Order: sequence, then structure tokens, then C-alpha cells
Amino acid sequence: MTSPLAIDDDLWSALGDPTRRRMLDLLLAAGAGTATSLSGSLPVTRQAVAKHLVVLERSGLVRVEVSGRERRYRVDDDQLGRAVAQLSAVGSAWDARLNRIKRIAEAIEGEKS
Amino acid sequence: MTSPLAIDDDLWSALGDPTRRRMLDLLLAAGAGTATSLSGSLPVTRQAVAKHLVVLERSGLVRVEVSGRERRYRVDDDQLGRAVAQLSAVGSAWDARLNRIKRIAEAIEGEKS
DNA sequence: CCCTTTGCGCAACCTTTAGTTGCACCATCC
DNA sequence: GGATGGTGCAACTAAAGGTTGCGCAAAGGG
Repeated sequence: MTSPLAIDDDLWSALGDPTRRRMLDLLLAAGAGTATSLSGSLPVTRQAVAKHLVVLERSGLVRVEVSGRERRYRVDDDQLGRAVAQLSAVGSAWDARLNRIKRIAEAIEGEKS
Repeated sequence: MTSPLAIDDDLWSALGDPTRRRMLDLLLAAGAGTATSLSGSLPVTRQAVAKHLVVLERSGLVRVEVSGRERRYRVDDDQLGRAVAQLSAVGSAWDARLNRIKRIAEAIEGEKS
């Protein structure tokens, strides 16, 4: 195992920002959205949202669909699925280590008696 | 459900940095470490590591133990456990939405026939 | 058809964060 | 006591997240 943590940093860092995470939530809930519509539900300006959309698009988590003068974004299911898989991979790697430590601690505890 | 995504942003953002994630890995693997020892296994300077350790300590993910002239850090199991729980909470919330979308799509697909 | 909306993009600027280098300090060990 | 090695502090740079202000083009309503 070459460290289960040799992770796609780009994907992770796209998810690292709270505003971007909330944008993904909003997009999942509404199906799609534009920079303007998203900024209505977020505590930041449209321009900030637009910059985040660029980041999300570069990381493949959303795709754009131009319709007239609107740029409508929606989540890329496959890519978000991959992201979720990585989150849970890191989570379970850490969990495994924590459990191993715990078992060792308990074993030592047992020996003492 | 008041959005499973009303998440502890501090904890998440502490985990958002790739260097900090690798530091946690190193600390878990070695049991403990100092700014100097960690910087030996990372592509950044000791000072950068020291700053990250401050962030990790503020978020409760590591605790320090002063021993002579060394400041030895180790992971706080409970807090890392909470962090892992949050990762998996967000992951499964998204997963649930993706699956719901998929089911709806399949249902529509079914209707067409 | 013109004029007003409205959704976007671009540019300048500010602040915070991750990183660097350089230096001074103090505990340790010979 | 003096060299050594682990820390802390300060100044500086670069990139990221955010803001404001402006200009433009596509829709829509008289």
C-alpha cells in the first residue's frame, strides 16, 4: 500500500472551502444554478461565487451549460462520487489507525492486570 | 434534519490543507513528533510546519507535550475521530443525493418504455 | 424599434494564509 | 564553558478568497 493518503489534492482542496461545499449542496438540491442564483443563497457576492465556479469546473466537480445569456452549472455526478470515495478512503485510513492504537492500548491495559 | 452539512468549518478547514493532512499521517504513524522531525519528512521548512502545528492545536486535532527543549506533538484521538465522523457525514449526505437523483433518472427511463 | 433590465466578465484592490529567510535564544552534552 | 541543536520571532513574498466598480450584450416591455 503506497499510503492510502496519496490523494488527489486538487479535488480535496476544491472541497476544502466551505463556500464551495455549500455551493455543491445548493446545486444538488436545485439541480442546477447560475452564479447569480447561487449568490442569492450565500453570504458572498456573485463575483466570489463566479470564481469558485471556475475552481469547481477546473476540478471537474461541476459542468457548465450555456443557455442564452445564462451560464447554468450542474454537479458532475461521477466526479462528486469519486470525491466522496476519497473522503471516505482517508476517513477509514485514519479510523483504522485510531482503532489499531486503541487495541494496542487495551492490550497493554490487559497485561497490567 | 437541519442540513447535515452545517459542519464545523474550523475542523474541516484544518483538514483542508494537504500539508496538515500529511502531518496528521506522520504523527499517527510515528506516535508523536516535533516541528523539526516532521519537517524532515515534508517538502516545507520547519517554520511552516510550526505554523501548521499551531493551527492543528487550535482546532484540537493535536496536543503538545513539552519535554526539555522539545515540543512533542501527538494526535488527539477523540478529536480526529470527530473529524472523521464529519467527513463521512458529508460524504454520505452527498451520496444519498446522488443516489436519489440516480433513482429518479432510472424511474424516468423506465416510464419512457 | 428603442430603451431598460439583468446576467456576466474584467480589473483593481484588500486581507488572510502558506511559505520563505534570517536571527536570537536557551537547554543540552562534551 | 562552549559548541550544538530545537525553538521562537520578525519581515517579506505569493496565492487565495473576498470586495467594489465598470462595461457589455442578450432579453423583454413599451
